[in-house]
Amino acid sequence: MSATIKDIAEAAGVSAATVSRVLANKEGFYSQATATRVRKIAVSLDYEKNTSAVELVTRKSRVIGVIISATKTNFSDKIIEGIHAEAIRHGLSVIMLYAGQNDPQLQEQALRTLIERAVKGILVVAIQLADENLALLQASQIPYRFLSTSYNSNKLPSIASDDYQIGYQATQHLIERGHHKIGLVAMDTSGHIGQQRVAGYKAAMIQAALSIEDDWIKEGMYTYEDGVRAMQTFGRQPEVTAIIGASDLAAIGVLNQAMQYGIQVPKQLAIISIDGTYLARIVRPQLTTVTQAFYEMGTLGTQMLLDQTQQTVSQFTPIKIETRQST
Amino acid sequence: MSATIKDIAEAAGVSAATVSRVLANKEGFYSQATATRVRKIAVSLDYEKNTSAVELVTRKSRVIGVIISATKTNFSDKIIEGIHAEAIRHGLSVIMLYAGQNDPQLQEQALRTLIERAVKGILVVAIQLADENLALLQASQIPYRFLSTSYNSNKLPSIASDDYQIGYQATQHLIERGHHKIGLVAMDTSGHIGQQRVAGYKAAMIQAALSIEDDWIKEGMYTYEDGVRAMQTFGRQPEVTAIIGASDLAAIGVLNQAMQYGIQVPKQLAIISIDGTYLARIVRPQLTTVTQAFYEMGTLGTQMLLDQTQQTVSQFTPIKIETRQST
DNA sequence: CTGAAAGCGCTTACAG
DNA sequence: CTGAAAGCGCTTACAG
Repeated sequence: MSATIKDIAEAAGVSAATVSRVLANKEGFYSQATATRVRKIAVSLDYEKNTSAVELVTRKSRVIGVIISATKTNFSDKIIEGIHAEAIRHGLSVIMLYAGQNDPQLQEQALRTLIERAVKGILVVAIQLADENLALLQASQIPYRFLSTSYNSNKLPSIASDDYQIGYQATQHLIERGHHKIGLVAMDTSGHIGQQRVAGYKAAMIQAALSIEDDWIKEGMYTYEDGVRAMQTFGRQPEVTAIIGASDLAAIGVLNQAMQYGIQVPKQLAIISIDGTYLARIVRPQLTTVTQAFYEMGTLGTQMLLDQTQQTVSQFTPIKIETRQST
Repeated sequence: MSATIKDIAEAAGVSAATVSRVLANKEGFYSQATATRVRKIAVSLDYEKNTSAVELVTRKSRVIGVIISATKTNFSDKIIEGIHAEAIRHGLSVIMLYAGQNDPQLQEQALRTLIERAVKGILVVAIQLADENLALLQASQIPYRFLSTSYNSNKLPSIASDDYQIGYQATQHLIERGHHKIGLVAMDTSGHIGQQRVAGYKAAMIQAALSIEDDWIKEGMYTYEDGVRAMQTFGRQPEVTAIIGASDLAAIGVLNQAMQYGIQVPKQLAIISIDGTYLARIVRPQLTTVTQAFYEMGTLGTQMLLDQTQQTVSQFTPIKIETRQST
């Protein structure tokens, strides 16, 4: 249908090889005159390079693959933005596939698609891979990296926040403001992230010689509803005077339910949330947050994926406390 | 590096053609025995099909391309979710490219990447293409469709809401609640969407024999900040008693600034917003919205892209008013 | 049921 | 500076 290199060659009276070289801007292989002629004809023929053919013959692709969770956390947007920005800088395309948070079969399907495509690298965003899929990924020889997911073992290359520090600093912030009874809400403690944050929380409490009640910690999956439910469990007369929300949305759930109960924030209940997306700024009172550097996770992750020498190194992106109206 | 069809053929003692047929599940071309043997060897060799080669020879790809705005509106998430869901149903991959809202060069780059890849179809989400890029897209012969963008001419295939109706119904809702002075905030009237909504707004006002002041309409680009600024212009003693926000975020901007002024919502000022994403439900008071069917835009758009007979038809997805606490 | 052969559109040593 | 030729990994009429 569309024009090929051969059509151009014919029209220009040169070989396909020369056309290929001109179009790929290989230096020193042709005269200025040929180049101009070839380029002009290419344009006039509406020529578009066939990427499949190029990838087949060069055996490498200009694509990086991203696997993200279908039940998207609202922070993944920023990570993806970062990935795209960095990809564009390198002239790469991004192919994105959704996979369920805990659906090994969907994960496998997504992985295979990327492997068949022989992508340049694979970024796994906020998803914990099933063991067999991790093995599949590793067997593929394709460079990969986890973003915003850390594993128990540090052997897997990742870019994420230091979740222990997140838990610790959030708690510390509250303790400094005089709170002794601090709740922790909507964290999934079956995963490494949740465990680390709880560990950080406990460390800060113990260091301040504060005791911890088991039911100050309400588990969840980081959702808005988990926040609401947790606050309902605390009730109208919560024992705690401050709460750490596992995500901005969870914290907003806590906030709304607290307001529903007529509890004043921050006067009667302080709230700090983890993530620091724009949501924290559009609610009232605005939420104090432990802000993560999501955009940087995306850019840095992409860079390190492309850098052969860095392939196995894991790294933390910085976090910071942003004090607003809720503490 | 990795195993090819030839390696399998050799190991199985059959031809590459047979392997190809088995692996593609072509019926009636081989004995059950051969098939099982070939499949087993394929697995043991960690065989992964080379998509480039397949696409090159079959001259069609299993990929659909999506171009979205880099300055993402928060509703595009839902559209993209819909696209992915439908793509997975059809065994297709999705390649996503960001392009600036008004950067013709980035648009062209994104388009060319997709065209070179000979994708099966192109979905343009919430972006207005520059004329020359539209021409490029059309010349490519690749099926395409605009999502959540309607053009002046109805000649371009799109899936979107009826923006005239959005403007009309939002206004109508307010009028029914006794409002006579109604503001319209953060709409970009340089685009078709904004123009249609304003037209719907005016029609409803005129039909109710209400007059319209020019400065009840505050332009903007649908952002949170536009909402805040608009409310600042209305001031502490706004002439209007109700405001239509061009997006959920814009409406939240209005809401927050109004609360800042000590204006009570909805008692002193009613607010209705357009979009109806989850944001409307997590703020207090919850926002009444004209809710758009974004997820359906994604699924329907993808379906129609794949359906040859429907390629030129444009369609509206339904809208509905969801009454909450702000009106 | 199976295979030999041609070909998809491109790149790149190799030889001039 | 330029071209002929081989080859990337697969699919698919065609002939048996």
